[in-house]
Amino acid sequence: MAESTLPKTYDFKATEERVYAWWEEQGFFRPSNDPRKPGFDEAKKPFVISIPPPNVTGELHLGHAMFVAMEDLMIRYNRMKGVPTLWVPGTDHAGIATQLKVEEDILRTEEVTRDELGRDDFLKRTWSWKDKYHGIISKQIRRLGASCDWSRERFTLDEGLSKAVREAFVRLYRKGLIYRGPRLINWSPRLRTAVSDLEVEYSEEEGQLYFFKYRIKDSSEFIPVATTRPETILGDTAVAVHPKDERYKKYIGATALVPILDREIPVIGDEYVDREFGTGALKITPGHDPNDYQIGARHKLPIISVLDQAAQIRAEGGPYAGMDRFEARKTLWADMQAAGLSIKTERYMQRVPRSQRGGEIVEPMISTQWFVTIKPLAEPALAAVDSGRIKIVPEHFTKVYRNWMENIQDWCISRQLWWGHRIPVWYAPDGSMFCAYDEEEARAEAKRTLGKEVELTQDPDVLDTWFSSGLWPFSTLGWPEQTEDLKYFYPTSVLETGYDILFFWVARMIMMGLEFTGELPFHTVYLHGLVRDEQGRKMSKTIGNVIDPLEVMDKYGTDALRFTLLVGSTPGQDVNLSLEKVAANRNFANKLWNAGRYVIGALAAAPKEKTGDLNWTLADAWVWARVKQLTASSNRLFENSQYGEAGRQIYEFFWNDFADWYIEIAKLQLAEGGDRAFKTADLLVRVLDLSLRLLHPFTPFVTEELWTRLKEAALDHSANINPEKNASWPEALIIARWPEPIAQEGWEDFNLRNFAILQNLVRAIRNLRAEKGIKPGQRIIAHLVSQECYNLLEQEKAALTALAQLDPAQLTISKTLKERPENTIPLVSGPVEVYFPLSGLTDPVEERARLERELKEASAQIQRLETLLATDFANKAPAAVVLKEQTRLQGFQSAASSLEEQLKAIGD
RNA sequence: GGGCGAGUAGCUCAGUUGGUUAGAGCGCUUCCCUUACAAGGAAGAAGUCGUAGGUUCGAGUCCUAUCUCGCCCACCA
Repeated sequence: MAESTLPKTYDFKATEERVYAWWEEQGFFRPSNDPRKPGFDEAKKPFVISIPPPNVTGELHLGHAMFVAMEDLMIRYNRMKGVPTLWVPGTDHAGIATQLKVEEDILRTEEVTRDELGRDDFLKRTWSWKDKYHGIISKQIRRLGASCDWSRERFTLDEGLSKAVREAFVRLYRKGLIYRGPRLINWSPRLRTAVSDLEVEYSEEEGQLYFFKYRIKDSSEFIPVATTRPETILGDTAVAVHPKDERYKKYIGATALVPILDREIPVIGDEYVDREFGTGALKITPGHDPNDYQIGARHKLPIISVLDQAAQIRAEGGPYAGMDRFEARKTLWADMQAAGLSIKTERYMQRVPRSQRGGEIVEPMISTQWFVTIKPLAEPALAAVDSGRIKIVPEHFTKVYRNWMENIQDWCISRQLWWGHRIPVWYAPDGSMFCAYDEEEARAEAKRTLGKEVELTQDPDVLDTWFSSGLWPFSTLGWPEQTEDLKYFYPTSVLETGYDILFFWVARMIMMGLEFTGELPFHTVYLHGLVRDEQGRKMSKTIGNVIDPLEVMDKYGTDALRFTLLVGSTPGQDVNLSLEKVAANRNFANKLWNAGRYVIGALAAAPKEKTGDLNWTLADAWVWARVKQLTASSNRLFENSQYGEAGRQIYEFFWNDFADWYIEIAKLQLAEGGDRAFKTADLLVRVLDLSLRLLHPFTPFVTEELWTRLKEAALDHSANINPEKNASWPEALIIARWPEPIAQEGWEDFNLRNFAILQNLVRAIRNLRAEKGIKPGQRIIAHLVSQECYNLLEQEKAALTALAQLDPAQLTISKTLKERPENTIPLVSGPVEVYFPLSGLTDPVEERARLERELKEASAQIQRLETLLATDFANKAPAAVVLKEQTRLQGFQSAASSLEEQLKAIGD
């Protein structure tokens, strides 16, 4: 064997950067069929993914690693199949998140607020922040091996996408699907902006339930009422009771007095009130509670806003004006206690609405905002999934999607932020508004409508980030322009992302895609699970269990991280990432490396040409049958989006079959020299090559590196390495390039079965050696007896002696046992009996026990199988399944009878 | 309140048209630095697949009920 110059340990650090640069340099990430290039063929159907654009707020986390691994796998798989493939990269401006970060940053470093800085300056700072973090994140995405076409990279606030956003807004507006008006919305006092329902998260927190008296005017009577937010009492405009409530119905129509303020409000009857809960009477604050808002609307109650944008009490709150909401709560309650209006407080678990971004408690407030009328968009989007035109993987998310779509509410799209797409609406001094693509157009329209030139001011608000995200699959391809890219690459193929943004993003893309392009933006939605820590907890800075993917890659390599994420998960199911698993997969990469190293060395040492044609050995045929089986099942699994299972099977084949068995036998075959060595080297190369191809979508770096080296090694050799530049997927390759040299029907099964017999025999002998404490290097004498497998054993003598460490000089193989040798240890492995003349090691008592144990096991199996075969199983199960069981039964029967004989022979 | 998912070896998890004796990694026991790999090799121990029924020749896999945990949606003051 030639000395290999490659290091014993795979150096992923040295490989990754170089290989990625090489890919980019070669243009591997560009679509093979590109409308921008000569020779474009529009008939070829492409495979397209739009990246879920990472926010420009921060750095890489495992969620990014997950989607890059998944999408890169899909992209590479399709690219290898020869499909023109495009993966569009890009980043998201992430309105609230980014603005918050920048605000914090300037406050910390320059001690100025955004208001002090002013809108223009603030935006300047934000753009430079964006430039910095965009650079970081896109470098990190590359580090993960993402094979996206960087020449087509987009940003949600770039010129083209901003144009798309304006176009979308104007179209919806003109269609009457966008309206503006005062509504009860979720208000984030710290960010001082509206947020959508989806951006509110509820947390279980212990609070107090305050019981107090609602006095009836001109009476000493009162209605007891409970609330969790006493400060909202200041905005009450009614007290509601159930119309059939015997306790309170007499008060309906009466006038109640708001505590402390003594404002007069009506007592009303409404079925919404739950008689069982609290006191059975409800205070109504239409200005600060969604349910009260609806009740208020039913009863035409006035709406009082008691909180301002910073959640401080407004003038309507009388003596409490100017107080913070929580301060007002305390003060008001104390005053009520003093006035004898309080009854009691109880500890109470409630769900507190908090802002997804800022984390502070959001307040329902009346505010003038922009909304999208969503029903007309949601209906076709729901139908698309229901009819199966869009397939969601895993399927059960279809129900989740439907559930949400059926109950969808109008979407509040305006945000009182600076960082984002400004709403394309201008106001005239008289208040009339003009929605247009730009100011010029708005001015013209204003002139037409108002009959004169007027000064216009643009709406100060920006759009919800998700509004632009909803356009992503087509805006990134040039929409609203009918670009070549849009025509060819749209609709995209698969949308891959985490299930946590199914509503935020996926649903909106489907709605907007249908609305604006008339087509579904993709045909498949693949939802991956969330990456959690080892114990299944969400990663969070406060728990301190955040795993940094960069550190993981530094320590174990990108391939190991990717393989762990891909193989450790199943669609839609959260994956608990443990570093131990990553380490195990780093070991796998190293295993690949060393197997590759061995094969390359073997190739170098083997003859360069063959002199004639040789038959395949059992091991050759077996490994080839296995690799074919593996290719077929990988194909099937890839087509069904079961990538994890495919990865597992490839891993097992490579390690347990190829490395542990075939390479070991190949060593013997190579040692024979001549054509046998030529052929073995050839097959080693082929199987390694195919394995690398199957693994490439999972672990692109190590496979690319090995493949390159393998090609180099094969240059002066007539072995069959594919000389094409790009690695293609094995499915077609096996058939086209490497036709099978074995012509007989059923050769795969035949060889798989025979090899299994050989493996079992070797294992049984090794087991016996271990039990008897025979030294690993010590060759032992064995007599093999088998009627059925005589030829097989004879033929595989060499492999057998080497693998089981038998003494070749004293090995005998016979069809029948003429005379049982003295002082032997017998062993039965399926159809083969083995006798070891190891008199020094025989202990008749021990032997008897062992044989009896084996016989007992065999008898149990015979019993089980006989029973099974006596049932309807024999008639109803498929013939192949029945045959299998019958064969097994025969095996156990022959084993049992020879065990019995041996027991007899051993005597007492 | 509605919906969804999970419960398989000590731990973390695979297991998709129902079909051998249910698998992997880590951990554990014994042996081995054998010329691809000690990030390795060989042998081994370890599970009544949450529980109870049902369908079927056959159920971890399908159906029903039930328990436990988790998530999402709706938000009863």
